[in-house]
Amino acid sequence: MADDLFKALADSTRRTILDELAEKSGQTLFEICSRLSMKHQLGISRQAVSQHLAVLEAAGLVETRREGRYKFHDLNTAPLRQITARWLVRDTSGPEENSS
Amino acid sequence: MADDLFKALADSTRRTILDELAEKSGQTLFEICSRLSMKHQLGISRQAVSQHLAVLEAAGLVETRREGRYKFHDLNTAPLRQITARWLVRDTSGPEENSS
DNA sequence: ACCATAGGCAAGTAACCACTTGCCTATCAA
DNA sequence: TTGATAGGCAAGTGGTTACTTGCCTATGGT
Repeated sequence: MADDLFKALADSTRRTILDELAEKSGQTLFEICSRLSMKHQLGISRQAVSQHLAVLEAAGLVETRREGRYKFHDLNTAPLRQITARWLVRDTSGPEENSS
Repeated sequence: MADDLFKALADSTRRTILDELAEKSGQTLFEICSRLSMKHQLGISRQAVSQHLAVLEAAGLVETRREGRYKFHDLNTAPLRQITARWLVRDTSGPEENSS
């Protein structure tokens, strides 16, 4: 469902998680937690991050694999392509006029 | 701010409005209202659509021009490009921490 | 002037969402 | 086994958001 995708992207913390997974794939929950607090000064609990990851996984943006007691998270950018495919049907080869 | 863009896209009614503006640009508020109820069976008030359009305009996805008592709405897809540009990068330069 | 049309502003409400708190299960090392 | 680590489940709460309701302004036709 497209609704899950857009709702998943609507939160800034989730977008930062995607940034981190884009920079280093296969991170665990605790690794993501520490990166969010270290690099981004986000005071956020482990459960909050876990819930964010569940939302991202439901949207298809994050895929997980279990190994022992570790759960690794990988970024999947495939769902992002349908965003531009919806309204950017007229594929522009150059920049458009920007009447701002 | 990028937050406005993602939050604007998070609502399905607003995405449908973008679909309608992509199909026919320069629609008025009432024209959008009637299309939403006719084509999409959305029982929604005029004020609700007006508020949605304000959100879309704040996100830069819709631009408006006034002529007399009419206000025409046009789709601007330019902000959409930065969405995929954020995570669909090929190189491994890594994203900077942007607290959007 | 009249009145219908096109749109705007503001307060109130109900639902949703992000986050916390507390407790639970599973895996691995000593 | 015990204890520490990695993660999950569920109820509760505060803030946000979509929508309504009511009233207002402005433009255009007659």
